[in-house]
Amino acid sequence: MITLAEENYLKAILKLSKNSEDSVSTNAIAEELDTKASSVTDMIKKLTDKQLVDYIPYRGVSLSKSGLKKAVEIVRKHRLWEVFLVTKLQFKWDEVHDVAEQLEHIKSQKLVDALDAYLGYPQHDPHGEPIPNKDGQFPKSFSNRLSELEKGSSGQVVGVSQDNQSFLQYLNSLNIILGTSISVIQKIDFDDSLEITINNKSAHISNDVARNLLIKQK
Amino acid sequence: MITLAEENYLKAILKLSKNSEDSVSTNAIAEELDTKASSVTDMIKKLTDKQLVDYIPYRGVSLSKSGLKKAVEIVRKHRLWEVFLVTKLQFKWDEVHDVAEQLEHIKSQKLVDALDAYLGYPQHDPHGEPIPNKDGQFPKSFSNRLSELEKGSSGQVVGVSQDNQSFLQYLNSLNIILGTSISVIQKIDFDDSLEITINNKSAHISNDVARNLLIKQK
DNA sequence: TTATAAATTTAGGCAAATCTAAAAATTAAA
DNA sequence: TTTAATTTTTAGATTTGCCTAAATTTATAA
Repeated sequence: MITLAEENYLKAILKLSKNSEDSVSTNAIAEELDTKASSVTDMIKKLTDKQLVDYIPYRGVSLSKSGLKKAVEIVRKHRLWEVFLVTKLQFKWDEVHDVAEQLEHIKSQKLVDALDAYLGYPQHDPHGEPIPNKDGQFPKSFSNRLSELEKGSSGQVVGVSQDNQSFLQYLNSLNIILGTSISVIQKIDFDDSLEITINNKSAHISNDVARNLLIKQK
Repeated sequence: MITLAEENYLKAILKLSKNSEDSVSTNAIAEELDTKASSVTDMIKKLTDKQLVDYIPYRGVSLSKSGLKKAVEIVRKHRLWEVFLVTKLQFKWDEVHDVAEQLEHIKSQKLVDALDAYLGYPQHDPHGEPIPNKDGQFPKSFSNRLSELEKGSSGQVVGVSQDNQSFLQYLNSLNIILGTSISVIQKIDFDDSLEITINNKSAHISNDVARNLLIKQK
């Protein structure tokens, strides 16, 4: 049986190792989970015993095949529950994180599958993040970062690549929600900020923000 | 913060103290939670420190006002999730228990309220058990035990007062589900068993079974 | 290349929740 | 009412997941 703490470590390692293969440092995990490096070392040993990670002391950890599978399952559950909360229970997309963080640990294959079907097999969560399917496969991405769009091009917001409260609340204050139409009017070389229109109203946003907005071009 | 283990103890004490006020023995709790009496004593001390129970050594334990509130909240969540699983995700009523047992510990007032609304403020769970409302009030009961019905009377199944797997599966094998019409044909004095009709087909059931079937009379 | 800084691990402890075995209190029975 | 049986509590351990402080290893820089 895999414990709640173990699940959170697996999830953190997955998040930190974008390229799936490469290894993650003890310190990075400690920071991600807001804990101490020594605690991370302890836990990594347990995960190593359970063959959920590969670990070389002083060199970092990476997910094993079974560890990756576990971690992806947790991400799948997290994102499906987020869809449920937003589409069925009318949560705002910046209110779902803490609850989904709890719901992702519910153990029942039947529940996950039934929920997936009930929601209509969604491919993306309310933040635009891809939802892996039953076999752990991620759907192909179809979006670009707003920061990478050319001057003059436009599209619709389909997601964000960062989901902290303050960012999402800032977006709300800009009236940016999923589906909002955005056009790039001007790109400012000096600081890489952007003049854009949001549903035809003009605005000015920093590169920091633009980099985290996922746009599907028309 | 109240822990998962503490929540399970509160729930067990509530279940064992039907008359809400009267105190429950250490041994009874140990049996209910499948643990040892010494562990129960330990935990009861913690709950006493948190003022969730009233406790006199060697004399038993009862829920305090705040403990009762907490316990009822957990029951409310458990039963609402059961309704969700059956009405939205098509679970059978004998498949919901283990999952609801996990879901009842999710902490979010907003989630419970939204779920309640989404389900249409149900008054009873799929086993016919009453669901306390937001204020902890239980709806009035409207059912009788089948074992208490007169010869010749009839009604519909609205619940069970026991929800273990084998009992529910036995009911399924008798084609008894929620809403099934049952009439009492004959009461056998010798062993208190009953001759009944189930949707107009005759059958013979023991008093053990009849006592745990809740019927709403026509 | 060697000294210093940074990252990581080890050692020793702590709190929560459990256990077994022994002691104490209560209840039941002769 | 005194003894025996039962229930409950206490004492002492164990496991999990975390901590601090010290030791060790690796990386960096003069």
